Order: sequence, then structure tokens, then C-alpha cells
Amino acid sequence: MAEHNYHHGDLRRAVLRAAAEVIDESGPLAVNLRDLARRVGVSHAAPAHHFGDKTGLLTALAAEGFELLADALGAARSTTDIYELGTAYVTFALEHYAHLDVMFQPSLYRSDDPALVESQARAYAALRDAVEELPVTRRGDDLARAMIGAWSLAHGFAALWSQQILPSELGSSPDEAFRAISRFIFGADS
Amino acid sequence: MAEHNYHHGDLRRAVLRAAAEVIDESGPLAVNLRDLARRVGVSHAAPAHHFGDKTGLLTALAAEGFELLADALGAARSTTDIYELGTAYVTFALEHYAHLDVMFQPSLYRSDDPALVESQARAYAALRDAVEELPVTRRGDDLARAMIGAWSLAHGFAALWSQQILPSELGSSPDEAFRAISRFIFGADS
DNA sequence: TGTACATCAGTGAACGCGCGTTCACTGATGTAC
DNA sequence: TGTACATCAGTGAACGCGCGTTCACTGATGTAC
Repeated sequence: MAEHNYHHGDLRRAVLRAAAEVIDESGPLAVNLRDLARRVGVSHAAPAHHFGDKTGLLTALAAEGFELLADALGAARSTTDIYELGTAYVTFALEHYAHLDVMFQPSLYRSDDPALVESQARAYAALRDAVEELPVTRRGDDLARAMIGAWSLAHGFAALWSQQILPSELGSSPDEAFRAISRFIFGADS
Repeated sequence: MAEHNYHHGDLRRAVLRAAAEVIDESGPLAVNLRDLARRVGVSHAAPAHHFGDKTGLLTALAAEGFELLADALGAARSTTDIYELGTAYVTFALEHYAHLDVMFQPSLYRSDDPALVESQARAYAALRDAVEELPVTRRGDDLARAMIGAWSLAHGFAALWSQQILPSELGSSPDEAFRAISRFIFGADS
């Protein structure tokens, strides 16, 4: 087991992971290239080799986030109701809160980056596909309201949960807690 | 009209307002004493005179936030249903998003500050009072679920709205848009 | 299988910058008599 | 109403620090023959 190679081997992924950790703790503005290099055990100038500059790093993180969201939505396809889609979103948001944080702040990254544009398109396509497979009864004007409601509920729940300000009686599984609340609120139609 | 007095007159409030503006745009970590002094038109060392240090400023902002929340909840008392309480929260969250942001990140301020502790207590008391005045039918186990659901919905809606990522068809009034969605989701029982 | 060389990944010193904080100061305001 | 003085609010120079970025470099890896 080679402890300290001159070449890290997978520095790009290691730096992205470290950045996500920092963002989980303190938000995107706390990200700092020298600190990331320190965490990964590499000289402070090494990350620049992979990302160019700080904005390049955040752009890569956002792109990765859209990929992950596309995957999560893809896996939730042909679900029977809209709040199952919400649950998938909560799962994604809690698992990749740092990515979501960056994705929602375009001022942090380069929105015209080719890789980013492509993964963004994948995520939107996945969302459209998932919505189109919802039961027909949910369509129409109400669909828009239900979508935004489900999104708000999921987004808010994920935010409150990840900030650990919800009562501890909810248990340790955010998915289950969210499903229960969501079922209760949307009415027991399944 | 005295343009540039040696004494600002209301520097404390002016700095707090400037800080809220910065947080609205870029979050609490973007707050920077020298920048605030510049925005307010005062020498860079002046704010320290009122807040001691940077943490002192954020502590003052959090305390102000809890005061504002207490007022908002107090005004929503004896409302007929739980989602009107949610609407009050959305209004508060959108009007004072910066305060809320800081309030939810205790690592940013001194949680044992006397003024902060007191305003926090006021806010909690106001919430308890408002909940106790809800119709009795809503009580019991369901109340907890409904509370967390309403809170999540309100919090998520405020977050998505303030980040301007909701479709523009919702109009320009967040309160009305939220009331419509909330009514739709919670069922038309009023 | 061995050798020469190009390419790639990471190093470490250096730079300029903006920040938070401190400190002796000075101008303005309030108060006692 | 005027004067002396204490107190308060804001100034500006100075400091040390950590940051992002650059750059010539060096060690490691891959490839052509």
C-alpha cells in the first residue's frame, strides 16, 4: 500500500469530495482551494492543475450535481404518485446537499461551461419524463400547483432536516419521516 | 440637510441593514466589516465601536431576527387554520430572509448573548401561543405532522421563491401564490 | 526487453490583495455649574 | 446664557494573516522504436 505517492492518482475526485464536505458544513463561500489541498494532503497549487481556478472547481461540482439529480429522477420514473417523486428529491437533496446548494446559485459557477450545460439538460429531461408518466388525473392546472407544492415541501423538509432543527421524535430516517408527512398532507389517496 | 456629519447618527441600524442586504445577495459568509463600512459611508473601524467584532454583528442580527419573528407570529394569532400560520411564516421569511439565514446557523453567532437569548425566548413563546389557539380538531399526533409539513412547505417555498427559481407564472405576490398552493395541498377545508 | 523522450501531475517559492483587529487620536455632543 | 469638562462616536495608520494565482521546477508515467 503506497502511502504517499508523488502522483495522487485521483486528485480530481478527492478535491470534489472535500469541497462537498466543506459546503455541507459551512456553505459554498467557505470553500477555499488551499484548505481543500490541505485536506487531501497535496500541495496548495495542485488543484489548480485540474480545475483551473476556484470557479472552475465549483462549475465541476454543479455539473456533477445535475448528473446525480438526473440519475435520481431517472430511478424514480413510473412511480405512481407525485409525492413519491418528492421523496426521491428529498433523498437526493439530503444525500447531496452541497451539490444542490451550488446548483441553485449560478453566480458561483460558469453557466456556459459545456459539461455543465449538458448535465443540466439531462436533469431537465429526466424531470420532464418523470412528470409525463404521472397518472392522467393529476394533469392540468392542478399539476403545476401540485408540482410546486411537492417541490417546496421536499425542499423545505430537506433544508430543515439537514440543519438539524426538526424535533428528534421524527427518528433517524429522513425518507420515512418525509413519506409519512407527505402522505398525511397530500391526503391518503394511496 | 447635513450631508456628512462626523457622527453618523444611526450607524448601528445602518450597518445591520447593510449586512442584511449583503446576506440576501450572497449569504452570511460574504459579510465583511470593511465592506459594510464602505456601503454606509463610514471609516472601516467604525462598526467595531458598536458590535465589538464580526461575530458581535451577526449576533445582533440574529437577535433582531427573533424579535421580528416573534412580532410576525404574534400578529398571526387567533388565525383560523394552520396554513395561515404558514403564510405568516412565508411573509416573514421573504421579508427578512437574511435574518432567517443567520438565525438558523448558530455557529455564526454567540448563542449565550443575553439579548439574543431573550428574543429567542420571545419567539418561541409566540409560536406556542399561536399553536395553542388553533382549532381543537387539529390537535393530537396529527398536529405535529401538520406543523412540520406546514413549516417545510413554507420554508421550502420561501427558499425557492427567494432564489428566483420558481416559474414566473406564479405572479409577483409570493403571499398570494403561497396561499393558493397551500390551500390546494392542505385540502379546501376553509 | 531495454532505452530515449514526451507528456503529465504535483511542488514550493513568490507576489499582491483584502481582510479583521488594535490603538492613539480627534471632532462632536451632552451635562454640571 | 455661558463656560469647562467628561463622554461618546468616528478616524486613519498600522499589524499580521490567509487567500488566489503564477511560474519555473521536478518527479512519475506512458509510449515509440
